[in-house]
Amino acid sequence: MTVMVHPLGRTSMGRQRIEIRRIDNKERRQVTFTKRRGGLFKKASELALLTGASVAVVVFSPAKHVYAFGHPSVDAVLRSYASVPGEAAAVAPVPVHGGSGGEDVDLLGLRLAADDTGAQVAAEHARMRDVAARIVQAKAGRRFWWEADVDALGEAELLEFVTALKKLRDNVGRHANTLLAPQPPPLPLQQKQRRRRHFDLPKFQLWYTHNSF
Amino acid sequence: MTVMVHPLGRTSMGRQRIEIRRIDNKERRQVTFTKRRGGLFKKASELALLTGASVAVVVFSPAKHVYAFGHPSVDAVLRSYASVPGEAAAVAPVPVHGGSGGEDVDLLGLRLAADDTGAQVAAEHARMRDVAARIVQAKAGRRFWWEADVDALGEAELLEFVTALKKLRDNVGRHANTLLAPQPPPLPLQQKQRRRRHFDLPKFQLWYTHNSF
DNA sequence: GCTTCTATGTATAATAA
DNA sequence: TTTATTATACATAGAAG
Repeated sequence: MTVMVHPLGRTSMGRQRIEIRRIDNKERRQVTFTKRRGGLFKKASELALLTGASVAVVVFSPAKHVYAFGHPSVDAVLRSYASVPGEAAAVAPVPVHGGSGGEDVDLLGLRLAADDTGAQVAAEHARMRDVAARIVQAKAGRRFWWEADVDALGEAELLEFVTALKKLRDNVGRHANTLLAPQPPPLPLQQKQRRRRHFDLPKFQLWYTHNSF
Repeated sequence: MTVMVHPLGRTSMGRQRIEIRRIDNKERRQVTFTKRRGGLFKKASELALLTGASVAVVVFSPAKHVYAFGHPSVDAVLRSYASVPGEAAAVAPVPVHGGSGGEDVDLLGLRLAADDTGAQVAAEHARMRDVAARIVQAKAGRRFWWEADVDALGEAELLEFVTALKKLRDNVGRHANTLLAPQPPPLPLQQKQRRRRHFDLPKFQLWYTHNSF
């Protein structure tokens, strides 16, 4: 293992030049990821602010955590992107984990808190779970969910799926705060608010989100 | 207009500190956009290479051109993102311009070259144009196309739309090279290949794309 | 997994092409 | 719209919490 030697009378060798290739050391890789992710989001933010451009950045960490930044919002930019000729676009493949039988419900890949609401919601969940199961079954190995629809779903099921998606979206909108289970690590957003590297979030409706799954 | 004054004997004042807010001057804004977009993509590339993270960056220029970068690919990352709990995901809203009546066909926002193929394709285009018209009509003012489906489309039309989407996607896959009308400006991809700031495209399957629409 | 501290590598503002 | 130059602002490697 290489050890840095300080020039006489110095406490640090300062930034060293590195090759742009995978960092072998796991700890170093993680630290670099954190630092550079922050830098990337800051750059994205500045680009949007300075030039009025729309920007979306999505990053999956080595540990598979998701970090995203967008202006005016991640979804707005990605929706626009999806409509660009030639860009097949990102459509939810909806991976469903094996049922755990715990308190929470996994529907279409969305983790719903069990402490949700009333009987109506519970019923809706059950119905959606059924639809989801069929959808997932139908789209095994396919890239776009509409392939599953056409190939394996009847018209009725298709309609049901679309309805489910809509309800799901509404649900997410209503309960966004409680549903987005921000487990470990602590929300970066909160950290940003009390630190130097903020992205002028409130003023320009920039977004910086984080989720683990 | 402010003018920079060189220190005696100097040819440049070097980089000046600027405030991170919209640049008023149009030319300066454009120049800054170009430079910082390159910088952003480079940072994204380095992050992916150094840490093994998956990264997707989508940028719309002030002139509404699309620039995207992704590792291992933009779509792969966005698909993953779409499946993250809480992320409503990006689904094509499919904006359709006013029909021009020219040689080319606008279907679901995709510009299809008229020199396409045989009668079968032409028929398909006609069918899809019909479907597209109804879809567009149905989704006016809505954010997600499935809202249109549920609210204004019958089951038959819904199925038709899904089928149309599938055919459309296949079409794009087959004729990608001829369909993606790369009008002005010249494809940056080609420029990158003969310039300094490349992103090690071949070796690691990084992608850098550009489209106007 | 994030942060702090140095010292130094890099991105980029201004300008002109 | 993109690039070249120059001098400077900023990002970040390394080491250690």
